[in-house]
Amino acid sequence: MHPVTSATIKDVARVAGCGIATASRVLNNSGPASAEMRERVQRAAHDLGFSFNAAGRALQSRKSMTIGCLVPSLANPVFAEAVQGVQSELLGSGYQLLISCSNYDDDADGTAITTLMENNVDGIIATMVAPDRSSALMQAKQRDIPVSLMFHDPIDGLVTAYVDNFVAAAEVARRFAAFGHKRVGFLALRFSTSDRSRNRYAGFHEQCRASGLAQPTLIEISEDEARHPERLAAILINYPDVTALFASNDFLAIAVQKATRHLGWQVPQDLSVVGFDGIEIGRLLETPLTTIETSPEAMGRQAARSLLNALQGLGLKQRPPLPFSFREGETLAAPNPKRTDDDRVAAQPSSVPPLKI
Amino acid sequence: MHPVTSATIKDVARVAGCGIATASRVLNNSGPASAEMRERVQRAAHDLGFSFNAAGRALQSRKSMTIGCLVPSLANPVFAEAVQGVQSELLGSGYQLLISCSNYDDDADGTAITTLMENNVDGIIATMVAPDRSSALMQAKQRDIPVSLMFHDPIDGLVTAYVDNFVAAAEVARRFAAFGHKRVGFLALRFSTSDRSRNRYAGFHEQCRASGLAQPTLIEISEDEARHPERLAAILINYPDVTALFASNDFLAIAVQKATRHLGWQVPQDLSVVGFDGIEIGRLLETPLTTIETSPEAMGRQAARSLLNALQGLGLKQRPPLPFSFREGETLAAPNPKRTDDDRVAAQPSSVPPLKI
DNA sequence: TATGTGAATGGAAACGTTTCCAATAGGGCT
DNA sequence: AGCCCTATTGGAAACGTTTCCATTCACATA
Repeated sequence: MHPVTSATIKDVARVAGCGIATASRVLNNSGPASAEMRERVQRAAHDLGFSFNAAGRALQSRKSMTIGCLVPSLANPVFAEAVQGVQSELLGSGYQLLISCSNYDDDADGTAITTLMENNVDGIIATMVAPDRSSALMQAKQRDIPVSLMFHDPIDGLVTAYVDNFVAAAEVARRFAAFGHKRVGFLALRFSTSDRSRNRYAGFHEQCRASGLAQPTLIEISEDEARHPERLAAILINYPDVTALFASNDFLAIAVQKATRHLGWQVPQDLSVVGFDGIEIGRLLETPLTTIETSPEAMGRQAARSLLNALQGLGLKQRPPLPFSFREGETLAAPNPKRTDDDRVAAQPSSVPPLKI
Repeated sequence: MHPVTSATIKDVARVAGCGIATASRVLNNSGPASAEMRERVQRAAHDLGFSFNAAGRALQSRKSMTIGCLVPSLANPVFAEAVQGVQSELLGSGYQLLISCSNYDDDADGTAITTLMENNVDGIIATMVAPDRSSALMQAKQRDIPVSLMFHDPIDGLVTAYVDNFVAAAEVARRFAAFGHKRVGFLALRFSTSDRSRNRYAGFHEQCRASGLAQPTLIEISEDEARHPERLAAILINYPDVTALFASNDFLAIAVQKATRHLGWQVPQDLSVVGFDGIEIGRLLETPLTTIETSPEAMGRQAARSLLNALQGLGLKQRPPLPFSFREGETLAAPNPKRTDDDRVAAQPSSVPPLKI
């Protein structure tokens, strides 16, 4: 029925017996046309199975109707969900989504942004290692390509959809303090390449201070260590006096739970663990994960919405941070005085007197 | 430094003092040019910060250097990982990835494919509700746009990257039989819209027969039921004689574990559970999930590779199914004779005599 | 010297669209 | 009848490329 090679607007004009300009006007509803002409053009377009050629359009109108999206990785469900959010917000807007992944690599970030720009994307949504010092991103701004970030805390001149990592992390410290923990730790992956992780630590650190806790121990591990519970266990055993651990994401928190089993520790009796993100699976664990619950999907949606507004000429506006909530699981409890005593005394002299409860 | 609006090849030619054709030849390495001319053009291009305009290229060459990818959802990590695989395989090939999600909707599948074609994608990678009867996909084939599927078992005329769901599921039945299970069940989500799920059931069913098990009970649940353990528990309680459950994916299997806790059952003592997919988190559970381990990432890679080959004119060839492995977790064990006896006798008369072990 | 060869080069068409602008026609006015 | 105004309409340029083809030129050959 339909031809192998699709019809062009020229074909439509020919069949409708009119000029190309007229056909274009009718098909785009972008100018005057008599009712009869409308009818003829519509009919011809339908009969020919006409559809616009995006390349021709893009070339002429200097709009590709395409939005570029750069995330570190789709293997991380947090980012995958965010992209899903972007995608669903874009649905019906006429914009298509061009995807790129950096694998947490700073250089890859730059080339990806450049590639997106070469593809004439009309806007960019990104989560990067260091958006603040990305020259490629600067160039995008210079060319008036609107940019909307996800997950990043606000950075000068860049709009972002985010949760307030500092405040959220502070909440965790507050909870730790409320349960009577004295020595707590922060477990991080990719600390150097994630401003989120750093901001969480900052908020956590600050509130520990404010709540009278000892300065939290920063434990940074490699991806490999995160994946092998026995290796993670070998690390955790070096911090026997830490009674509560704040993991910079839920995966890490779950890995910690696994690792503690190698050590014969119980969560939360011997070690409290709190995660960040609020991934669904955390609820289904035998010991449901206590965590900061966020909605990556909502971040994606907000970033997309901001961008769409900007593309409609409404300006690019920073919105307030998205809400988070403290999800009460079962991995946070008061410290076990016994273990704390024994281990701490055995392991090292401490400035904090042993708890007597 | 760089101009707000980027330089065109015309500018390069002007600065280099040559014709557009020559500049194009040099920049593309697509024709003769003297060493001196090469130098001049390269230099001009560099000085101007020139980069090709994808739209102009696409229009002229009728190649968009873009590949369309359609998956049901990125919120499902299995698909997200597959897309990640596609993405990484495409990296460096010069092709960009245009993404679309259908949310498991048949109609959305069709319009998504059509939209991708309107965007002149050079190839399509897809996982759909029903690729075999998608007229949009037919059209793509007619227009000689290569199509490569993911996850689907082979369908006439369509190349796919997959694991043999039938064989893999049969392996589960074999294991169930080896442990002495007699009455087993298959738990499915979206059975009607997933050929994968159906093929798994078919293989499971067939091997149950071959191994002398009773015909497996098919339990189909809604997404909502999957998400609420208590609701899932209410369903499971209706099948007291089932001692082993094969869940059509890992999430479901984990949800079942959660649900059994509501019922006071122990996994695997009171109920064995086996999943499908082999998601990472399954290993980290307190009771590690027994499952069929697959690599969605590898599927994505293979699908992308096949497509790239086709785009290089090497033809689109069906490759053998990707390997899977049976991951021994701790959620599969011999049935508990006590519970089995009591429940079965109490619940209903059975053609299978009570076990005496 | 005339001729043929090959390499290097540039002009111009074409890809499919939008849009500026001019042309046409119909209708109401003086 | 002559004229202006408005609503339709179509021609053609432009967007940035690639590529066909013709031109030019240097050089070797007869």
